[in-house]
Amino acid sequence: MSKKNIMDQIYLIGDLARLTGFSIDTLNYYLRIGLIEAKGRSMHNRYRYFDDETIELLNKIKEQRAKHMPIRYIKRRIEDGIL
Amino acid sequence: MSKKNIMDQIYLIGDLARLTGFSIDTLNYYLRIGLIEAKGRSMHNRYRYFDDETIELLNKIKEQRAKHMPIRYIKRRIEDGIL
DNA sequence: GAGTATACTCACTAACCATTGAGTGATAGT
DNA sequence: ACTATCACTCAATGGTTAGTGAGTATACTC
Repeated sequence: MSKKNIMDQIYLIGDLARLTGFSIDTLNYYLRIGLIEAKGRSMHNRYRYFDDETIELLNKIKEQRAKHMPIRYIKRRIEDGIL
Repeated sequence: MSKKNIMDQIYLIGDLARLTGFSIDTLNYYLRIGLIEAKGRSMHNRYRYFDDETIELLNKIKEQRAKHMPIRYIKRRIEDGIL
């Protein structure tokens, strides 16, 4: 079928927090409101998986938030594929 | 760089246990002796990631063990790329 | 038959994750 | 001023993972 590329990174929520500077609480909040979403989940314990795309998105979100852009607008842009 | 294929599955140790029938204790033992190894790890908490290749390998190990093949031979075959 | 090796299995600690609900300070609207 | 909304932040519960050391039943060796 498909082959996983050895370079692909996988992250759990704690990794996202470390790599983006957002707190785990904030990330859980973003997940709750649907600003970001997991790329996958463990069937066993429902732990969420993220990848580098999520990191990139969060960095963009960080920029927008630094400019005081409201989350609903950011979310809209993400949904429209603009961001 | 690289693109993660959407079909690729990621597993934590509990998923391996569920999918292969090995207990988590046994899997930890196999990890301890180097019979299997993680494909990656969370930098944040050192959680191990596995993939479908690990599942396949474990199924082969299961077959061999059912035939009472000693682990050291199985390990040898894996290292030699025979299994 | 005593000792060793094999292949787990158990127990424990510490850190982590999911989920939920409630709290909070700042800002905006009326 | 009062209320509501926004964007978090805190707290609590319950289950998961890593790492390690010790225990155990069975098989093998001498």
